[in-house]
Amino acid sequence: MPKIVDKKAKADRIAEAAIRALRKNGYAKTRMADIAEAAGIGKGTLYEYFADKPAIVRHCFTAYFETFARGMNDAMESAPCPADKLFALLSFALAHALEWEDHCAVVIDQMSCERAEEERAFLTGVYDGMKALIADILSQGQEDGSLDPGFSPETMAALFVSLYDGVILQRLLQEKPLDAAGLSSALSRLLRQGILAEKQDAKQKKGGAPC
Amino acid sequence: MPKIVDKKAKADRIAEAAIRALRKNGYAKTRMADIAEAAGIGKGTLYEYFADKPAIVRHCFTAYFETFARGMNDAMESAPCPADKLFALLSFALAHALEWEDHCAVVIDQMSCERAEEERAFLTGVYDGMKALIADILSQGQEDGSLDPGFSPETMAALFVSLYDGVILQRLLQEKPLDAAGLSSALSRLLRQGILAEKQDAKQKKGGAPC
Amino acid sequence: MPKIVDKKAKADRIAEAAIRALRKNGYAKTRMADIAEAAGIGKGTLYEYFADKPAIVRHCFTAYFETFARGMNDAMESAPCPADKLFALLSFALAHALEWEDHCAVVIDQMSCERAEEERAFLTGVYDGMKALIADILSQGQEDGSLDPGFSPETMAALFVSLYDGVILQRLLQEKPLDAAGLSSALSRLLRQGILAEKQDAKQKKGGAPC
Amino acid sequence: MPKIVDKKAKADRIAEAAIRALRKNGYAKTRMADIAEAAGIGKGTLYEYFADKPAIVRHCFTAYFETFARGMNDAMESAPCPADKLFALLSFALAHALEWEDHCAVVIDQMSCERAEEERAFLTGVYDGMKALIADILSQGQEDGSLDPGFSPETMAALFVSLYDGVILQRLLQEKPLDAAGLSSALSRLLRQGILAEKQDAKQKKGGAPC
DNA sequence: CATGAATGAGGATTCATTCAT
DNA sequence: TATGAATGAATCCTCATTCAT
Repeated sequence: MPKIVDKKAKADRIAEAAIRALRKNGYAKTRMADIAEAAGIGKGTLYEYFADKPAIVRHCFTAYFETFARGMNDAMESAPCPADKLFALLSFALAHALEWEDHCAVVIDQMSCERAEEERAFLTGVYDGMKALIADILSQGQEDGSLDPGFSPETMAALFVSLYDGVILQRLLQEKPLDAAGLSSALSRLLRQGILAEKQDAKQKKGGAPC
Repeated sequence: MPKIVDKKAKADRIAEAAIRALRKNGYAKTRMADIAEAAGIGKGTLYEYFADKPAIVRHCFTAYFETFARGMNDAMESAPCPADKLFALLSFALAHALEWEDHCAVVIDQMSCERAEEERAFLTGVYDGMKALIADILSQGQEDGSLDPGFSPETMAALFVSLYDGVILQRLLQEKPLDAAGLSSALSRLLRQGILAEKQDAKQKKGGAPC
Repeated sequence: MPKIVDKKAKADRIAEAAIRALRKNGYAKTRMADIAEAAGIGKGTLYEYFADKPAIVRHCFTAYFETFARGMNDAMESAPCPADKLFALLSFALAHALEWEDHCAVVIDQMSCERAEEERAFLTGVYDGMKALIADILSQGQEDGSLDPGFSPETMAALFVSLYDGVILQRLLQEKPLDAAGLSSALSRLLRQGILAEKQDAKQKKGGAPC
Repeated sequence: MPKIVDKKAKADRIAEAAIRALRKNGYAKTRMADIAEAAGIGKGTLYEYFADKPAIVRHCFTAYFETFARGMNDAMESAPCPADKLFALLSFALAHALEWEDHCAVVIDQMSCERAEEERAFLTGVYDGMKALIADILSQGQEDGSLDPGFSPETMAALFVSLYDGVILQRLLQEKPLDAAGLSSALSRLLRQGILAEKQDAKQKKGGAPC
């Protein structure tokens, strides 16, 4: 008999509006009232859906991270050989970060303003997972001979993850958008000519495709 | 005159203490009172040396940026050929970021909490300068044949700057320190085997040094 | 007509649940939502039966006071002589307060939280009535010689009423229940040996009953 | 060099004003802003001296309890025999409660509004101490023959403590002040003729003074 | 009748900044 | 010059109450 509302859907809609407001004015400078107004609801209603400001960002981050995890999985399965897997992963990560740049910006913003150790720990876990995943792929590539055996997989993985983070931070600090495709192809070039064991003359012979 | 020197020195000492406090608890969670206490002075005295909270960070950032600019200059002059210039620049930037990680962390923190457009603009300018400088070097390298002509200097420069930022951000998010030397050499390898026009056979002959 | 009976019955059931919730967490800390939940109904439905929070307590208090008034009447009629009337009244009042301790606790609670002058006035009236009633009985006892003429009936009545209140407050402040029977007999002893004119030798002969 | 303020004295002054405001409008209805205004200071200044509303009441209660404890001690030492000790204690307690009625009212008020278990526990402890003290005196009186051996010291003690509480509560509920001296002497009469073992004829022989 | 989603008035609390000493 | 006591603007969050369904 009472008004029936799809709470999940409405929470999503509110979070969407919140992200816009938070991104525009910054996490600290955006008041709960601003978010409510941006979502077109009353201040009190906001608290029907989210316990507090961090909860809103957490909600957004979940959506962000779900697509990220799914995309990473897809990228992993898309290619049979380590090198292509790596390209696929990095390309996807870069594109995803730029596609979800508002979410990224807000999450980093929040991380600075609140000192939520739980969130930080979760994020650190995600990063560690990424590093481990990439290091693993690099190791495999070194073992099957497709990647140069002369570098430390862990350090190189850290380098890639840092690069991913850096792209996000650059986007956050500067107002002008980054060219995802350009960055991705530049990175690709760096990788293909850098970490592959097979060199130009080899490639010319085999045809260039690593698989 | 000696008074002024004293003032400057005391401001430096206060800023030093401030950085420690700000880094430990975050920009937003650190009160002016905390900073004053960390510096061993009264709350009111703080305002004798700094107009407000942002001013403290600005003071710190100035010191940080001065050493950065000087180091970049030195790096530029240290090597005659573009490729070595690039290596020197990136190595220095990376090492500098990790050495001044507290300052970096605090500046990023503040950027999120305040929405100081002036600061942001200055920082953006610094980044643009860095990008332009690197792109210029890359172009020179492409022209003199020492670098692979197949990439866009601007995009590749953006990639390097992002990487620099990412290292800082990683350091900020995670509590464990990064291995500057390791990262630097990994990057170096990536560069040497990736963006240099000279290939495996050349290296084997010459021994790897581009100049 | 049956509807109205139903409404009354449901209001009683809700009020019963409300008392439990209010007693458990305190008037101020218990939200209307809590009461609705405790009663197993919707928040809106609560307002179909009670205008607001105080109304719920008022409803409970009415039930409480009705049994109190009825019991006091019964006690008054149960004994022919003033002294026995007094014993009967005080015993009943004490037992009633402890039996309805939840209601007492909630009413006092509410009195502190709301500043409802109307309620306070009503309660003051009840107390004044009690005092007058008791003072009257005491006077009668003094006149017919069964009570010691040496005390002021009004002051002694005030003492008894205070005692009644005190038992309630003690019960409210402490979590452990009070021994109603024990208190009552202690009080009885105090009265019989204290305010009765008849002394030890008389008691030894007659056996202690004043009538 | 800075303004020097006797923090303790100022806290006392603020608490004094707070008690007045809290007593007048009730704990729940009195806003921190009201208290600040009553004390003639800014809202923020209030927080320089007290962490929150309960802390203010706690401060007041401490002052109240200190004089209470001291007075109880004095009363204990004032009389050599148990019966007189008891009279002295009860008289003092009654008079003290009425003298500090504002503090009492506010403390009870707060107890209802906040559910501070710590405070409640402390108060319960005080009451238990009072009961034990009185029960002990009663026992001594029973042993040395000056008090009627026919009652339970513990229950009678509980009765007295309840009476004490009741006087406070009556004062709280009603606006008109109670007659402390009258109540005290009524109680005294109740006690002297009630719980003393020696009766009228005995008293006439010995001279009436229990010691 | 019953419901619970929506609301905003209201109050506690924080903290950068001022300024009298 | 150094200080810390004083301040109030600013913001979070709660919850009684309304009302559309």
